[in-house]
Amino acid sequence: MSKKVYVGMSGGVDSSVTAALLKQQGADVTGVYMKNWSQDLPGMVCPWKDDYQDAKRVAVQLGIPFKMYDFEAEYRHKVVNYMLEEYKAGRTPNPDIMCNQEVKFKLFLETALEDGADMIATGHYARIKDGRLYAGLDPNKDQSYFLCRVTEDALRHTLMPIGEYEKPQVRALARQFGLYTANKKDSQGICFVGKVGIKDFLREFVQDLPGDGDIIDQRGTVVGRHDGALFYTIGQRQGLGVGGGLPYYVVGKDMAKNEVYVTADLQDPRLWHRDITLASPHWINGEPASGQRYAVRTRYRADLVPVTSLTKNKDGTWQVLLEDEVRAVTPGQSTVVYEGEHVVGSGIVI
RNA sequence: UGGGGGUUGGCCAAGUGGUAAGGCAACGGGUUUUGGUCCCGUCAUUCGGGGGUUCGAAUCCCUCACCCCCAG
Repeated sequence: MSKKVYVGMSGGVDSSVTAALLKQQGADVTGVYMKNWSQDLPGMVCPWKDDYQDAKRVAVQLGIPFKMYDFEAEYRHKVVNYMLEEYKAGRTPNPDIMCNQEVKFKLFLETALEDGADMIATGHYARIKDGRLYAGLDPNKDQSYFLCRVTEDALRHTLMPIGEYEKPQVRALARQFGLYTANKKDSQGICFVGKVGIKDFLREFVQDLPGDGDIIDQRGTVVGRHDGALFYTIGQRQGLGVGGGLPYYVVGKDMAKNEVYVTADLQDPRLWHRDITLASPHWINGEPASGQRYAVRTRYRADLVPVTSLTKNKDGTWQVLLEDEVRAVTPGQSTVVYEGEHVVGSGIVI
């Protein structure tokens, strides 16, 4: 008897091909659309109905059962609220990592298993072997960064067939299978919420937004005004509205004073870090061992940077010392530890 | 109201007689399942106002306005 696999189908190409490949391999596939968000936002109509329709169409094409799980309440609670609290605290959260941790590889997995599934599958560009997570084969699309907080147990119940392919191959497969979504544009933005400006999103949901404040440069001069410190993130260049000479990059902010600090000097030490403290560590298959050669990624799609040392502090946080300085390490973002292509785990930058 | 310097697009800034560089910002697009970064494109018929010289001026002259510095 073949395995029952529940595939998370978002209505995009990647998850469509995931379902098709598994079906082709002889699995007993069921498609599931997770409804995590349905609210329209300023300047954006929520695309969930279209996405649902697309996923459903593909399921019909493949001749597989299709259902919908409604996780809106949990998504709002676990992902959106977390995100809002982080922004209010002056940090820059990564909602998609939280979504994977709490929704896709926890809630969805548990619900599917209770529903009779043996495994789940998703359209992520990453690979799983023996409960270990590896980068996707296509370095350009690798999404292992976002999966850094899933558990080994979840990995042992998950398939990610797309991770073995490169994006153009996936597109080609979609056409070969004749999938309805073969030429659908890749999605962007906060997963499920859609393409909405972060400012618009925060304005909609954060109460008591601060007012305008000063933008202060490396010499302590007020060079401009901003409309709320929480809207800005470290390393940011666009959106400051301050011209004259060289571009400015955000190097820090003071939430209490509602001030944003910038520099026009690319050598400004506040823009570079080689010593990072990580809170909330999560090691997928156990803590890092000493003597291993690790590398770290401090943002999605950032270059891997070799690690000099990775040690546990007394208070449970971890200390990462890098071989090279990295630009714009940002509190709230995850630093993901790799051993070659293997994802060891991650922590959140303090 | 003695002298000197200055006024070029939102900002910085080239250009001193031949018909407005460049950078920043902004806007548009691309890349991107966070936020950013990054890449590409667009952006002064016009050079503080007025007048004059010249085939032709942002560039020379006159004048008015404002700013800065030194004298006080």
